Amino acid sequence: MKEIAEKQKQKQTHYNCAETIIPLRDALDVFSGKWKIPILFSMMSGNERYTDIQSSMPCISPKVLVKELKDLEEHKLIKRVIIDDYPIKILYKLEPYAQTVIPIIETLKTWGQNHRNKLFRAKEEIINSTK
Amino acid sequence: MKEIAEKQKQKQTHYNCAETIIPLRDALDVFSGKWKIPILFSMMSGNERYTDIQSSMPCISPKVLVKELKDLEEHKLIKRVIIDDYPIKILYKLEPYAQTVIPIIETLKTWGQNHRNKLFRAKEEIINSTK
DNA sequence: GATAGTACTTACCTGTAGGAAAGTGATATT
DNA sequence: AATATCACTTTCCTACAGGTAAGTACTATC
Repeated sequence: MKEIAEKQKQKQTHYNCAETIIPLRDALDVFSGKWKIPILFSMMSGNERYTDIQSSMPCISPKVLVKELKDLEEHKLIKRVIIDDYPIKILYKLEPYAQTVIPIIETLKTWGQNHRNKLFRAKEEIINSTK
Repeated sequence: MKEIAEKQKQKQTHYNCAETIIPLRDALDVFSGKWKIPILFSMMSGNERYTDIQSSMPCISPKVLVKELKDLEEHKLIKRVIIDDYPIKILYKLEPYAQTVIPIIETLKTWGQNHRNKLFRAKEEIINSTK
C-alpha cells in the first residue's frame, strides 16, 4: 500500500515535470535553429533591409534568409514594410513584441562567451601540462 | 572619398555584428534542438536515472535520449556515473557547469509561458470580435 | 552600354534530427 | 516458469533544415 502511494507520488513528479516542459518547448519551437536569434540580434543592431541583414550574417544564403524572415513574421516578431517611394524600398521592422526576446539573446550571448573562455582555458591547461 | 569612408564604416558595423553573433551561435550549437534543455530541466528536477528521465519527458524515444545524453556529456554538462553495487545502477549526474544553464532555462520558460498567454488572448479576441 | 545593387525566386541536393518498432541481456518479482 | 524492469542497441524511415547555384526584374551608377 505504502509502496503504491510512493510510486504514484513519483509518477506525479514526472507529470508535473512534463507540464513545465511545455513552455520550454514552445520557446524552443520558435528559437531553435541556426538563424532566428542571430537575425533578431542583427535587426536590433539597426539592420532593417534585406541586404544589410544578409551582409551582417556570416554566410547566410538568400533562400534561408527569406524563409527565416517569413517565420519571424509569422511569430509576430517582425513586420515586412513596403516603402512605396521611388525606388521602392522594403524594410524589416521589429515589432514591439520582439523586445521580449532581449533577455533570451542576452543570456545566450553571455553563456556563449563564457563557454568560449572555458574551452580556451581548457586548451591552455593541456598546453601547460605537456610542457 | 567621404563616401568610401562611410561605406567602410558601414562594413565595419556589419563586421562587428558578425563578431557578436559568434557567442550566440556557440550557445545555439549546444542548446538548439528539441530535447537538450528539457532534459537538463528534468535532471534539475531530480531525475538521475535513464528510465526516470525518459518517463518525465513527453514521448522521447530511447535512441534519441541516449544520443542527447551523450551530447550533453561531451559538452561537460552531465556525467554518466556507474554505481557498481548489486544490481548495477547508472546515474546521470549534473556537472557543476550545468548550473550556468539555469538562466537560459529560466528566460526560455518565462518567454514560453508569456507567449502561450499571448496566443490564448489573441484567440479570445477573435472569439469576442465574431460575437 | 556595361556593371552593380536590391530583393528576391527557383531548382536541386545533402545531412541530420528525430520517430517507430523491435530486440537484448542482465536482474528482479510474482 | 512467466513476466517485468533497467538501460539500452539496432534497423529502418521521413521530414525538414540548410546549402549551392543560377536566374530575374527592376533600378542606379559609371
